[in-house]
Amino acid sequence: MANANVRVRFCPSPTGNPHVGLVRTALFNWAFARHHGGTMVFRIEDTDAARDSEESYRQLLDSLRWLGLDWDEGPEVGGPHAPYRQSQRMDIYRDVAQKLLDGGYAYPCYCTAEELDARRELARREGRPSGYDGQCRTVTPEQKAVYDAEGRQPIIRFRMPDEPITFTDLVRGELTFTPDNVPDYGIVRATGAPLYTLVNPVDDALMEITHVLRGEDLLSSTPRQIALYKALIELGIAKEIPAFGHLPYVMGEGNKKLSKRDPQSSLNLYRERGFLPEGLLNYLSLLGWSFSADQDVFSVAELVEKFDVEDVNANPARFDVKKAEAINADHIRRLDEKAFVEACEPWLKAPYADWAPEDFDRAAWEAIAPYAQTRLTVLSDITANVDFLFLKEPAADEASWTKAMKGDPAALLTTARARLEAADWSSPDSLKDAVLKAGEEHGLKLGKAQAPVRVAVTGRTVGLPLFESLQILGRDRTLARIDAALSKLAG
RNA sequence: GCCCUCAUCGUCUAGUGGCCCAGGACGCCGCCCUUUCAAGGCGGUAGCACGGGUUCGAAUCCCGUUGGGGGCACCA
Repeated sequence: MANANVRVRFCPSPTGNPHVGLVRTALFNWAFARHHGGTMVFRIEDTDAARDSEESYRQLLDSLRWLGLDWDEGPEVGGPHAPYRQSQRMDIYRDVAQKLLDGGYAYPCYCTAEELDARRELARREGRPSGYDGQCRTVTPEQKAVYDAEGRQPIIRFRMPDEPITFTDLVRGELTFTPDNVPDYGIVRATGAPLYTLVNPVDDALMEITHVLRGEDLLSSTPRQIALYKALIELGIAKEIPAFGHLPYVMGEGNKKLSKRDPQSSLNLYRERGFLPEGLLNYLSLLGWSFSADQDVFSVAELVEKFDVEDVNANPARFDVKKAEAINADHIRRLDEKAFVEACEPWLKAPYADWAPEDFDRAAWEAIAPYAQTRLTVLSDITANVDFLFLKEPAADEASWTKAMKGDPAALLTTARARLEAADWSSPDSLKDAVLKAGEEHGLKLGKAQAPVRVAVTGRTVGLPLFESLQILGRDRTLARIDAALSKLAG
């Protein structure tokens, strides 16, 4: 059932490099919005000046754009609730905090970090919940005078209602939290700077978010947000409480939540290796969701058509690089010829080994590309497949050389060279025939006979179909490389 | 310690009481095709964590156990 009123948001804080878990969250929000014809809001939660960076902010935008996860409201596109960077919305939070204070929904808390720690420790030892104990809920004027005289700067703490909070999570069903376990919590620092706990629900309310889809780490803070939301509604700031859906974790090696420190979590890594956005997105969507019972390769358009949060399952999923690669390889094969040619070009034009970008030969590349397409897992694999066309000398792979140059390779190569020289270079069949006949003369089947030729010309024992490769390389260069191999064998 | 949450092949999953002595995919193994390597085709390997219920019947519902993950901040 489409619901065009859907408004979701993706609201990362700009710290560190974007990682795949973050992308999965963005993807599910985006797919949900697009599926319903709703609105995708992109908001930057940069309220922690100590950790946020402009570099990280830039990367976030760049990454989403590369992936094709576009937003309807947010940085650089604007929207009715601008600005979309929280660092530019401080006045709003200050104002809301004051209203919360005035309405009795929040109170100044004078407890120091040391006092809090001591009481938390005591509660824990006595087997009680270790959250804030509510001491500053009532502070007499006399006490306040004492605190002020001591120079204490209070934080602002939200007062949780003394009743259980129940909500229906979109992926987990009905959940209830008892008041004992949801303590009053800080919303503004002693410095006056607002905390995530305030800023996130306030912006969701102001931006009229209808569905909050986020990581499961935020599950236990949901009752606090709902309580705050209720206060915001009473103050006329919020309209209604959004629906919540908590997405399962993306785990790394050893069953640990994938962290930004984990090298295999880095989005940039996959991008640099040559994952296609569609391939990565396809794989990521499979973490906690499935397209159908018997198909797991699909386009982004198909994903959008089919995706809904209610089908997301609740158990954490391991990120499996092998499967991600397999899905990506499928997407590479699905590219039409032109798209494949273009997708690979960045890797071919970049400096690689000892070949400079100007060696790139577009005609040769277009001719060879079709033979390479079924052989790539990631786009960066392309260089090793076609570098023989663009390097002055074929790659020197010693292992390949020793493996292929068995028996009497010089004799075989000499015969093959003569036959190739006389062959008709307008068709690969004629070249194949030349090597086949050369092999026969030396009692070798084609499989054995082609190996020395392949290594002489491409440098490697494994590669694209040989005779097509030779044809594209050209007669003169092919013969020159065989000559070079012959003199290496002689020397 | 307290609270929350999760539990199907090694991994990702399908499965919402009989269609399941559990289906697909990745991986792995074998075969076919074949100029190498891929791709493709065919076949194989491997799983409902455990214990109690409920029911004519349970992977599916309930309880417990065990195990995994998370939260309990003046981080987000």
